Amino acid sequence: MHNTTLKKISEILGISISTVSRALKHHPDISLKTRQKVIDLAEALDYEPNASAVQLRTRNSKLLGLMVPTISNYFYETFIAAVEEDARKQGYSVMILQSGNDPVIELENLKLFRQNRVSGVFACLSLSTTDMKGFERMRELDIPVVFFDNVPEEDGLHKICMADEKSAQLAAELILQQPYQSVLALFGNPQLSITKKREEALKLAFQSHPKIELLVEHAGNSEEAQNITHAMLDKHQPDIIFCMSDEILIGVLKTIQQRGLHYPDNIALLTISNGTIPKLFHPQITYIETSGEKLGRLAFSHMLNCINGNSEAKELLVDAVLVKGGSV
Amino acid sequence: MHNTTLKKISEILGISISTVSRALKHHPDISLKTRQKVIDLAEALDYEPNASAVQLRTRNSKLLGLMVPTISNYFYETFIAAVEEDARKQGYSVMILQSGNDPVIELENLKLFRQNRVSGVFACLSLSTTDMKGFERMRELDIPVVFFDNVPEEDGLHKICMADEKSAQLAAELILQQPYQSVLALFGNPQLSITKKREEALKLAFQSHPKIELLVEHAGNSEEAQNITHAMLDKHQPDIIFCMSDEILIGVLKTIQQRGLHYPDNIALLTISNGTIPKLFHPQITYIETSGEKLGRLAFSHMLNCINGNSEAKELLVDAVLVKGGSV
DNA sequence: GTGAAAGCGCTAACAA
DNA sequence: TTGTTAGCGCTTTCAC
Repeated sequence: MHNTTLKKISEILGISISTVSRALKHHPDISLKTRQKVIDLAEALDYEPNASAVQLRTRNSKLLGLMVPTISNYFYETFIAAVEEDARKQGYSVMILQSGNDPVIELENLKLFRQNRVSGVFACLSLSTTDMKGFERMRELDIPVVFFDNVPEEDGLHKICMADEKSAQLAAELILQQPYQSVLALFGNPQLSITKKREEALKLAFQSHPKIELLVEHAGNSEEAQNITHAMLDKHQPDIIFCMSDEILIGVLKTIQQRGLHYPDNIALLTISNGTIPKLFHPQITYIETSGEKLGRLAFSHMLNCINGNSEAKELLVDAVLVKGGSV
Repeated sequence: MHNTTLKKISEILGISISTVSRALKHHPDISLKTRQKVIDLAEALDYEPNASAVQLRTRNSKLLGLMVPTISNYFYETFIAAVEEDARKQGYSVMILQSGNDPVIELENLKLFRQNRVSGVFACLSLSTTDMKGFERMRELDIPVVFFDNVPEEDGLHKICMADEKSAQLAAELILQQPYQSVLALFGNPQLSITKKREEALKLAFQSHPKIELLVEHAGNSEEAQNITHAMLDKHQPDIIFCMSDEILIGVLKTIQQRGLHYPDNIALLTISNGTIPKLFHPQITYIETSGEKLGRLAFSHMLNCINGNSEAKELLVDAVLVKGGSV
């Protein structure tokens, strides 16, 4: 049991609780002598302030909420790692919750954040979120919410995204520079905001090149991507496959390997990715970077601004960068 | 601001705070009428109990600490995901902190756990931890600590590990079944408890087969593994490479691909892994499974026992399973 | 079946 | 420079 409290220290030293409290915070009012006595004794008794008591009294929790569909994901894990690291440096802790893409759990998690009186929330919407009540309640309570990755469509919210349109444009440019005649573009779940943005931008870029065949498909996970790729390769001869994400890429790679195909000779490959998977292969797969880490750092610094009231709601973008490999 | 409190509800209803408190917990003393009135009003006013106040009063935090070197890791992310999921189902939240393999941060993190009065801690030691004071303090405070992955050597602690010895034995068995004459075994940082256990067990298994050449090397990360593999392949002709972990495997795979080698024809491959990386390749790489998820679930259920005082300190093992691929 | 009161550990306004 | 006091929101014992 934690049994060293301000009261105990004050009793031993024969001074008041408030003096002890002040001394421990290096309040200038307190004489050096007293201060030192208090600090020494606190040290000796392993005093450790009760965070709940402090938070109850000050209404300032130094706790941030972070919700993702799942922690176990190439992208989210780097996002979380970055946020946690920056938060720690600023004296914040992070309460990380998974929604499992279940709107009911999402709602419960938001409630948990509220009950813990978090100072702010980072949230990636679950796939099937339609009811935004949980988030609206956050707004009522003046708890800033910074959305990332899969974000709501409404304006007037804090959103941190990668430059989805630009990344798709970059991909299109790279493809159009080459003499490819047929392009297979594989996207993720069409409900996701990132899917919509990337898909629209890619299609737009190809509109002025009607001679090039653009085959667009959607896959909810790696396995689906794998199957769809097989099916498409049975019917078509795309020169290049564009993957919207690592998850898609994984499925595509399996199919390619299963069929004994080699990139870039038999077919070219281009993806949007965190970088982990593309670098596992040789030649390295060319990708447009989505850095969970950069996104996380930006999200955290924006959160800090929100908490300090210095930020109107806006969408911030992490720039898209092409990382050349040997697959195009 | 959260402004609905028990007090407010009690004032509106003209009853006492304690009655409100009881009604909200479905205390049998309270009449159905009163109870319903209270519950309805609480609902209408979006009452959400202040977790800090509850914890301050009850000294029961429903909060668990979890510390890893980094969240962004194939193994830890699955461990964390499993713990978080099970914890949520039992009404616990998890405070996840990264040590970055820095003993100083590790100590600070433990302090943070204490200040937040967590009910228990899951900890994977940082690489260079020598000072166990932070953990001893946990013991003094009766806060159970469940170690996992990289665990201390001392007895009398709660440890959740995979069956490291057995996994190395399984690997050795599989290798010895084949006509391999030379084996390159790559291990991680020799300070890690898992490295020591796996290495010793593997060496032991080969002692009775002195004719087989066993080359043992250590690499601190993927890049080192990549370089070492190059160097070893320059000098030797191993028939098979055994990798202690995904991190090592990644480096080895790069070298193999760079050299245009193919498994299992030119060289065989065997690894201990979570499964993610081995399944990315075709043929799939044969591996002995370390399931972060299984470890996490076991760790959590053991933690629950510890919290309820039903558990003496012991080391629990997750069994090693061979997952056959096409690389041996 | 309900209320009064004490107190968890801390901070901060006000007094001295 | 230090102490007194009130109170954050909640639970729980004891009394009625």
